[in-house]
Amino acid sequence: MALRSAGMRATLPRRAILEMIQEGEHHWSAEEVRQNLTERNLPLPRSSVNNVLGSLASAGLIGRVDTLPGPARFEAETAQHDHFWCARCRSVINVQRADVPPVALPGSSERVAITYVGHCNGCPASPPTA
Amino acid sequence: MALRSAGMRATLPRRAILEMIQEGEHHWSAEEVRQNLTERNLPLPRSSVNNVLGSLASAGLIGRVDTLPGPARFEAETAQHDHFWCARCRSVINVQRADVPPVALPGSSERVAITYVGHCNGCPASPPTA
DNA sequence: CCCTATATTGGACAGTGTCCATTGACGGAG
DNA sequence: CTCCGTCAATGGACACTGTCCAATATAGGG
Repeated sequence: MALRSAGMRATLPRRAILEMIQEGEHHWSAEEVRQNLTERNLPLPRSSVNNVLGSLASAGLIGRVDTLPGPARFEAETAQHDHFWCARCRSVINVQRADVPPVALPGSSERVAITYVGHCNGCPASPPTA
Repeated sequence: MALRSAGMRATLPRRAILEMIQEGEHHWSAEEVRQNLTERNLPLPRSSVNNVLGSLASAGLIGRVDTLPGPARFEAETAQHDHFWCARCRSVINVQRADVPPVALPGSSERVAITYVGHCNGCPASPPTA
């Protein structure tokens, strides 16, 4: 079990949330996770969801994305990659990591996040006019 | 006057906030702007500050940064550039735009934001232990 | 100097995240 | 299998950010 290997107790909230996130490629907000759990008959308080998501992310079992507009999102992919954010439907899609040439930085960089903002192919080109 | 050139009424809140932001290279959160204005004897409600900041950013008179952890920040620089974010002191520093090779995207990209996360030179290397 | 379109105001509200004391349960020891 | 210490979940309160709205004020053209 991944949780135990990471030195964490395999509690029900942790197992359920980890499994849910690892099920696909969706980028979950905490609230989405909570709503989905509720539909699966496992209602949890917001504090528990946030707590678990933070623990899983800190342990490296899931990825956290906090370089987008809006609330933090959590995903299955933990390897280095970048994100496309649709300004229309607010969905997040993983994209291949671009090779960034080094630039002068005012400190030590621990990670680099590239965010592409635009409109995804599923969304019309212009904002909703109606 | 920049405001009039942009087709906007030159109201006191707008002039004061625009001047304050253009004074330096700081990346202001809305709350920082409000507090600073209060110290200058121009207290404004939060809604007004947010309103003005949004208008100035939409008009292209200031830059908005919403690809960082935490609240949106506003800056004088409107040309294309990137940001270094210190995870310790949460300060934001502009860095030169890196040349990003094109990658396959799931939609049309309107802008690209690169965020370097680390510790700035002014901060000790490790998090505060005391 | 008026008048009107536009902006500000201030209050309420929703969403997100954090903190804390209390309760509960995981899982090792026996 | 049972017990129990330790760690995690709980749920309530709270702070912060951002948005919305009706009412008021003002910029600036005529």
